[in-house]
Amino acid sequence: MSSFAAPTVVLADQRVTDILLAARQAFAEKGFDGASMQDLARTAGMSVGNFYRYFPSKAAIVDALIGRDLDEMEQDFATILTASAPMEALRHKIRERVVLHGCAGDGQLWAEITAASLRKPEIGATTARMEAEIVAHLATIFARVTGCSREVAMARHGVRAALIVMMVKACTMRPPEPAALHVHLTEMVLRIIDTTLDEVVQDVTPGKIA
Amino acid sequence: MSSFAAPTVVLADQRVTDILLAARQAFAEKGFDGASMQDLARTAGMSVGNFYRYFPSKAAIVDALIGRDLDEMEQDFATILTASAPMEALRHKIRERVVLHGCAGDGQLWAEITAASLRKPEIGATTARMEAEIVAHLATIFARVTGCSREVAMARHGVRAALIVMMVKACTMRPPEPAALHVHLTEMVLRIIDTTLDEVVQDVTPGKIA
DNA sequence: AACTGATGAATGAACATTCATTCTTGGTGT
DNA sequence: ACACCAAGAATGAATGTTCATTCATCAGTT
Repeated sequence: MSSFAAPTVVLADQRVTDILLAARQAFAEKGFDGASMQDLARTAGMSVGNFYRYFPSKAAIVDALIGRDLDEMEQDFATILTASAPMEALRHKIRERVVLHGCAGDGQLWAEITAASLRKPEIGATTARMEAEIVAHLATIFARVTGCSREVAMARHGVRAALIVMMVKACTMRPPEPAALHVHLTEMVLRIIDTTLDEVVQDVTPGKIA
Repeated sequence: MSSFAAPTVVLADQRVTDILLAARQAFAEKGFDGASMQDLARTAGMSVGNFYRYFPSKAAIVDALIGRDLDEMEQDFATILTASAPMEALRHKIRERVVLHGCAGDGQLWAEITAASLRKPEIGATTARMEAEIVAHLATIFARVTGCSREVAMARHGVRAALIVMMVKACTMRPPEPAALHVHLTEMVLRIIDTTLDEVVQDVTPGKIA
């Protein structure tokens, strides 16, 4: 049926991607409630009317935005899992995320999403599912490394996974700050995460941590 | 001049406190941009017109709200610093904050403030000052405990203070989650904080942990 | 009467959403 | 080559709503 994509569809998808990129920027600048549909349309470089052809409401944009982020993460984890040394790949990816700080208005957007999650149950459910999936992916990696089942890894190290997610998120949402403080704080966080991952690795034989 | 307060002023102050409490709730429910002045007035149980007699704009409410939080923290730190065992008092206060989770819509509010800080430079400046003050207070406690000057304590343990602030904030902003996960995650965070404070007590220089 | 605290309707701006209209494009008949 | 046309893409003015802010007015107290 749809095993191949018509050029139109491909183009439309690229368009949607562009629009989402613009929306990301607009949301980061003005917030979810602060950015009007006219703002979004203008940022995307099109008329209001045309904008509605792509997204029927603001909520739809937010959903799509989170969906894209989720897809990206899925892909990251897929790459990590197929690496020869998954744990090292994971450490590298985390370091990258924490150090690069999202670079663009990524922190802003996550702060918005976090706030919205606590406010709107629908968005909260979406982000909760997202976080659960990330934790599950981490558990899969942990299972691979420790050589036990995913369930056992989850039971034994799930909380560690949640902790890591929490800390990475906290780092991403940090405001711009003096470089010296930022570097040292980042170092400290990474050290804690590394230690936590070490605990996972050493847990290959249950109950005998060194 | 204003060395004593007229009854009117006292009453008005109580009124302001009540209004701020209501505003806190309204903001937590609908967000800074989502809550309208009419919402705020209705939540505070008064007419819109009268509401403007107390706060001339939304920004003024936000300022006052943050100001109150800051005052509360100042008081907390003052209590801690005058305790016989400041470090233990600090540990207790932190544990209280992390475990009780803010209870009311405190997490929501902080998520809103965090998002707003990254968006509006004015709010960002206020929260940055607030965080700097907290770190300074922690450094004062650290100085007391390690017996060195505040400057030295700041230089040696300032980053640790920032880390603790970051983690407490991250905990406060967590969404409602399964009790088991929450308990274990909280435990883990508290253990990290305790370890960090232990390092301070031992006066270890960061990055060179024996 | 004078002052203070409180009201809620009125105002103008901004917002989300709709829709009648115009522009573009690519195909078809001649 | 050209004229014609149908359909998707894009426009922006119009609609009804909500918002922040103001103000003429009212009730209670002194």
